[in-house]
Amino acid sequence: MARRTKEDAEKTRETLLTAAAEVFLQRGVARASLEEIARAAGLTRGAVYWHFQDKLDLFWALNDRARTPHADMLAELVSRLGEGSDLDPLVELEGAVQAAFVSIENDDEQRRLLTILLMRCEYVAEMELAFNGQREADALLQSSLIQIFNRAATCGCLAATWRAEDAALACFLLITGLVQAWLRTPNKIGLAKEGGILMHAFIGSMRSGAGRTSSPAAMT
Amino acid sequence: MARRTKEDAEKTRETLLTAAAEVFLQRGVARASLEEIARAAGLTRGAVYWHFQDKLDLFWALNDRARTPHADMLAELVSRLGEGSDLDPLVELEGAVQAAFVSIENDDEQRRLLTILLMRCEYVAEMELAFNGQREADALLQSSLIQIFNRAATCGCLAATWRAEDAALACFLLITGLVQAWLRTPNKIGLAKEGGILMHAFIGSMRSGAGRTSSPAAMT
DNA sequence: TGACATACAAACAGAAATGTATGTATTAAT
DNA sequence: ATTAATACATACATTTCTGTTTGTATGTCA
Repeated sequence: MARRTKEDAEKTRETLLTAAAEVFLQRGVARASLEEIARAAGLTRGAVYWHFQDKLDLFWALNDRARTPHADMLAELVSRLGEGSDLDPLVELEGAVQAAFVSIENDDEQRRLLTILLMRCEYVAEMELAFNGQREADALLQSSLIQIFNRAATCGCLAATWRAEDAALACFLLITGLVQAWLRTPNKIGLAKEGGILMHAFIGSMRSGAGRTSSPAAMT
Repeated sequence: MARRTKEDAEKTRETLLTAAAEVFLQRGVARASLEEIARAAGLTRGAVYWHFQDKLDLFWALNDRARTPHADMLAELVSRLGEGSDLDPLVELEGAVQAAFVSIENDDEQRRLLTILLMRCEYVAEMELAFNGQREADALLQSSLIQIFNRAATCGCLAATWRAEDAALACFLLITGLVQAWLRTPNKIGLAKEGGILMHAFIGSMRSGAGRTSSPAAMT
């Protein structure tokens, strides 16, 4: 068999990408061979080299697809809080994080990609570019959080104990830490459930008039 | 040159291990070749194969050396709180974490090893054993934290907002997250300094009578 | 209806790493 | 002073992956 129509070619490209993700996940990026990827896609290395320059090119294509919804949601939240709104920043933050958790938890492809980037990758040489990309994304997320907490501070919502920067960093670490823990233990931790409860407790404890509890979900 | 005395041989074994750590760090575990490691140690592959079975054996030897001081310190803290002591669990916890931070920050070898385990490794196949080892260590750390926060809860130190398990998980995520952030950005984040401040704010906000600040260090 | 470009498959050559086998200079013991 | 084991270095054979080249059947366009 040989030349297919353009749409067919695009399909095989997609097939190769998903196959690559699966092989990367199971074998790690470094030891994954193009032969394995091609066979996992039901093709040969010829197809791989037609659509991609080499393994790195494949990796970049996958890397570009990995998007954590945190960033977008929080950036949007920042702009929503920007106008002279009477929204409670901390309430909105908790909602946005919860929504992001749900979004991540329901996207199997994202989960695979995040797992690859976190635990199936060695960040050296050319890979460092991907690493820097992650750091930039993290920095963006943090700056969004800082803005939100600054807003909360001026609102008087944020307890005096917390500087906005520290609150943002703590919040960032909890969010990313929860995602990591969820990635590592497939079934042990539910991101939206346990993660949501934890974020609720945390954000609640940062509130200026701390001490009250408005339980967000039924807990045993 | 050939056979050395026993102590000499042990020395070359150490040389090989530190060389391996350096090569793993710079090239990643997967693409590091035994030839590179041997040359970095000023030796040949013969020496490597004499002292170690293969690259994995080398990796295990290094993996065994990677010890996060969190675990020991917190376990010791648990036993210290165990007796009918009038120690404030949260104060002691903060001190232990701070001490662990200082300890990690001053140990260059630990930093290299942790970096390798976190960012220069692909956890597949045989490597999954190392991964499981890390998870077990994490579980131990968490159980220590849970005990500490349970103690704090019975003392009345812990705010009612927090369940002990959630507080422990949040604390765990902050600690490990800070270490990770410190590993990723060599100079940006000081573990003992910025990390200490953050942990202080966090633990302070979990205290039952929240709102007061007893600054632990001079901040600008 | 050719003719050319496309979308692959198959074959080939080269590099690199691995494991093993062998060589060898010491050292320690007898 | 031999001898045998030790602590490596060196040489070899094999595998594996990679990049490229060549082949080829099929769309597509004039």
